[in-house]
Amino acid sequence: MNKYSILEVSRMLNMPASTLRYYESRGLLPNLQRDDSGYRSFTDADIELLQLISCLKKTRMPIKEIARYVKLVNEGDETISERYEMIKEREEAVYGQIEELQEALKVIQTKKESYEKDR
Amino acid sequence: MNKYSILEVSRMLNMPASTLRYYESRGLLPNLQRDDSGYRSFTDADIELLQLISCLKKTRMPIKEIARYVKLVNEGDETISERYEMIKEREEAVYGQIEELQEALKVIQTKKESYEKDR
DNA sequence: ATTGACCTTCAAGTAAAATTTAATGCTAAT
DNA sequence: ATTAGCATTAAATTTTACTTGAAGGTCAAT
Repeated sequence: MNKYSILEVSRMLNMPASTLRYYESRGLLPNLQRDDSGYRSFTDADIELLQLISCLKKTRMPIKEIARYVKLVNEGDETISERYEMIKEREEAVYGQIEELQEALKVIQTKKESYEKDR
Repeated sequence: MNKYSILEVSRMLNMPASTLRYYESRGLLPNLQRDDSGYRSFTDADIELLQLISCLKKTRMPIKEIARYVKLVNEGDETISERYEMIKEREEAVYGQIEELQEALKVIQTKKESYEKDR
């Protein structure tokens, strides 16, 4: 299993090391291991989790809610249905955001066309 | 021309009066008139502008940039091409946001399906 | 003339969320 | 031994957008 230092991960994912520490402190990386010196040692699974976190963040999911989801994953199979509900909620939230943006887009495009008309 | 007090507009658009004052202070309502007592007197054109502002805010356009656009509108026809550029930029920005959300949506839906598969 | 609702300005305070920084000190590598 | 990297923790910062409070003017009605 590959191991990465915090600086390596920082560079790989283009996130400040301080952010990675912060994420761990918020419970976003519950399985992050330390080496003999107490240094954080990221695995590929941690990297993947960070990528999922990035994705969820793009949907404006709050850190706290991401932490809740990650915690449930860590608790095992009993939490599957709750996690499934969360995912469905997130899907709905994203649909909502897309729709709102599409509404706004219409208005903007109408404006744009009005500029194009009188030329 | 219809005239509205700040409280009437506040109720019509469901925005706190303090927000309307704040918007004016940021240059979002450059033509807002006052009555003989110094009270703000909103016209239908002001209302329409506020609706456009709401729309632009939904696209996460910063107040400062909205103010810049409104200022240009107020400066007249010489600024048309610059405004047109701004509108096109905003359209692009919205497309970008929608695409980012759709990317995230794919990931979420894949996760959702993985929950649905093993049931 | 008094009351109450509504209005004004301006400075200061708040909110929320997510980092970032600073201080202090251990660890690794050359 | 020096330098670069890592640790923890609390505190400070950032961002953007308001919101609130104080002090006081206006209006319509009583």
